[in-house]
Amino acid sequence: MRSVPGSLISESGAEAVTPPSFLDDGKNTIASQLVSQLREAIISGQLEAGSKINLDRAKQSFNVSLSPLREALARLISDGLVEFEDNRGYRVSPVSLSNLEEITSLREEFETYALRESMRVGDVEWEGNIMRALHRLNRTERDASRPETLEQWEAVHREFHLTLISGCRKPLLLSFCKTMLNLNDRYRRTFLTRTSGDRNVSVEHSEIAQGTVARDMDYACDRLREHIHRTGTNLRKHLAEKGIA
Amino acid sequence: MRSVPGSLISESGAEAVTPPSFLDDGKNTIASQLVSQLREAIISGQLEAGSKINLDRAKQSFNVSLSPLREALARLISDGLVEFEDNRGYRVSPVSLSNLEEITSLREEFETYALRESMRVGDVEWEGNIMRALHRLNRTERDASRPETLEQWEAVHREFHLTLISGCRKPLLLSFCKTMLNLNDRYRRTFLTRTSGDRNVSVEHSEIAQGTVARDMDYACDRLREHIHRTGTNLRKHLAEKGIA
DNA sequence: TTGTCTTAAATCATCGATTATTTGTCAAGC
DNA sequence: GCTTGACAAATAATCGATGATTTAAGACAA
Repeated sequence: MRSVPGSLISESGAEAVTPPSFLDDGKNTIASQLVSQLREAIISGQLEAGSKINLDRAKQSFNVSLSPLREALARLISDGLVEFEDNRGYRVSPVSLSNLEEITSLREEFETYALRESMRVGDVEWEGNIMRALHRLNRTERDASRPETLEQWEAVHREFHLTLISGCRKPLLLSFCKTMLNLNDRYRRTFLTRTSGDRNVSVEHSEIAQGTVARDMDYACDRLREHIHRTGTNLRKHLAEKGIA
Repeated sequence: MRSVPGSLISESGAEAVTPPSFLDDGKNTIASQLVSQLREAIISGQLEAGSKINLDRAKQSFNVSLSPLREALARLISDGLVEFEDNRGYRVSPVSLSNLEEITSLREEFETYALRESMRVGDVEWEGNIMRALHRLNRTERDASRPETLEQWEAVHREFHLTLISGCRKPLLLSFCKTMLNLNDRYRRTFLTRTSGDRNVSVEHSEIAQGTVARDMDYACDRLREHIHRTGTNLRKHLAEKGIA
């Protein structure tokens, strides 16, 4: 096993509980592991938005050679997390107000559409998954003073939103939503280090979940849209504070 | 310059008019050229849907070494044209009825949304681009007996649909639409070798364009949605004929 | 025949070294 | 002082070879 640089890789990530070695998670190759590591490093903000990715340095940081590194970066383009230019190499996708606004808009459109579809064709197992995800989210504390709880919360929060729309039977749509959620989470994890107390987000989540399993399409979609919109507005303020256009 | 295999690469693609050598098209590296070549090979059906991509053979076909080939394939994952599995390599994304149906649905949603946004914020130049694209499309003949005209038509048709929504100022949305259009075109180029005479597609395009520049949102979006839906229905029939589930 | 184990071949993944391109520096000329 | 061009350093891109894994084939026993 390669050694990983402590400064770049968090061992305590939410999904990073050491997997039972008999379970094959399908991440056998260096390139695939790098995809996960780089993705986490970018979303968490460890790799600064807009910064150039120096291949030699990254190679050394991750103790890998060029081939898997380049391949991993190429795959991350699909996630919208890195950009590439011929002979100029890779860079972390920059953040901007307009980018955040687009992400918010698209989340509103895509996720409400996916939610509606899920309510149309989702089965009982899907409903159960939602209730479980909601429960886990409610039981996960978000304490700004302890970073590891923030990471944990991000993970279950992400899982909740994905579970909501996981019944829609549209794999391409789901992958788009996942991408948008990734990009959105980067903004939250980068700019929303402390919890904002003016919202009862937990209630919002419950309303969305309840409306969804009740198959009340308009109610659930409205609540979801509001929820996404509020998050966007909230983040926008924090971007403005840090002077990001 | 590397030699390219005639059997796999079409020199006469619509956008492939030999570029003036002083103009830098940003496709300087082997990897980037491979992306274009492979994309075209897949969309055109030269690389069979679902088939495994043998790296050794591909390497020889394209006269390249492994590194740029792997990198190009990794980038193509974002386009939904290629799938990957650790230690099992790359394969051309398979086609299926459900995949086609999802693509059609998503095109309806995404493109009408993008069209509405474009009508909301698009400028005069955008309007002009639409009229030009429409004109070029109308002037391009689609003769089933001459394959090169089919390719030419595909190119201007694609250009028309992208121009329609190019005014929306949402780059992420545009890239998703591009991806869906790619996937859709693969179905048409693979399964719709002869023109179906029962539709006057040209009129449909004109209606969409006219409604758009008139900023008649509901009319334009309805026409576009119908257009996409009909295309989907049409393709579905052809898939059924060939016994594809 | 069927199933399973072993081994060989094919194929994928990775590495270290080499080549090509870009970027930075500095001096000559205007 | 400013531009231009040559050179050097840094960085990206590619290659050929090696290592790891999967797949295919054959031998053998139930």
